Amino acid sequence: MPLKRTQSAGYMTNWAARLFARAIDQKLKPMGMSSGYLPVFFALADGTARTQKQLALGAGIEQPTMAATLNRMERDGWIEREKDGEDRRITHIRLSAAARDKAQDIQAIVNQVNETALSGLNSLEQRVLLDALGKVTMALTRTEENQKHPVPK
Amino acid sequence: MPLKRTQSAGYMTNWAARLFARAIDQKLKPMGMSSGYLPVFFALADGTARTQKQLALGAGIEQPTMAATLNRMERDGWIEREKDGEDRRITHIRLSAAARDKAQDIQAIVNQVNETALSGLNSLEQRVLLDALGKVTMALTRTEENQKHPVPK
DNA sequence: ATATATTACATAGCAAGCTATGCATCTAAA
DNA sequence: TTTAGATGCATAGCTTGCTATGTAATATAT
Repeated sequence: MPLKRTQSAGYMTNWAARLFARAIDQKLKPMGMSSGYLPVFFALADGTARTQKQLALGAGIEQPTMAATLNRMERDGWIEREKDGEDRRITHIRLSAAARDKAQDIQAIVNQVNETALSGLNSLEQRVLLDALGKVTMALTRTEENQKHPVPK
Repeated sequence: MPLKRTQSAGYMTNWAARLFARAIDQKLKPMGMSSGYLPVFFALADGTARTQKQLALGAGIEQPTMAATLNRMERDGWIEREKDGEDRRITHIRLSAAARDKAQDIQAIVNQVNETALSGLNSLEQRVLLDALGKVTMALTRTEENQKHPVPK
């Protein structure tokens, strides 16, 4: 018998993710930021440079998606790219000075949306939610790896 | 101080949602289905027709997104559209016979991915996760409504 | 009865995700 | 040392989401 959609973890996760993105994008838009930039922004926020590959891996997205995101971030003045002197395949990516200046504001907006989203949950429920999402991503990541390398080396 | 990304509900929800979509799309693709079609498919699975507006509302997506999804579903033979005789603005949408025939298979695939995703959680954690996601969507939907109608009528 | 609203859907244009594939460049093997 | 493989990034083309806006049809108000 069919699952009611609010009882499907996949559907509810997708729905919540879209609402998160809508809420965050709405608040970040006035400053030229957007939800897709956030993983890159936070990965670079400590001032160090990363390669495109490292950023994609850290954000859990595919390399071509990261390439497109970095193009938009460069266009919007959030990042700078610099070719490696040794290995000319590699490009180092770092936040622009202007971007570093806005770190506080961005963090505040993100925190505020997260707090709003979690406002109906007590602290136990919040912990279980984060823990459960961690376990879900682990389970799905594992099956994904099995698809890609059917016979692990 | 900055949140570690695995401690951010927004980031984890987005990540889990992408993994869900990847897993489901991979299994549905061989039969010409995809994750974006599922809310429409299940809404129409009982055989009754719905309007585009009803489908968008039920799926929690915007009307132009639903219009595009329905175009692809029609192209792929999953749905049929029929103009209303009384009100010529309205189009009724129903599943094709071929689509109804595949309902069992699709439901099985969706169930399997959900089970895999939740395999690391005990039944209490599963209940709390679904309940928490429901509360998160409620909280974010409420703030969204406030944005759109600042002064409720 | 006609002007005004509202409603249902369509279209345009963009973001952010994906897979598949191509192209240099570097590394390792013959 | 040349060839073959691996690596890092780019490009093409698609899906699924969004906002903003347009258009035709119906409903409402004067």
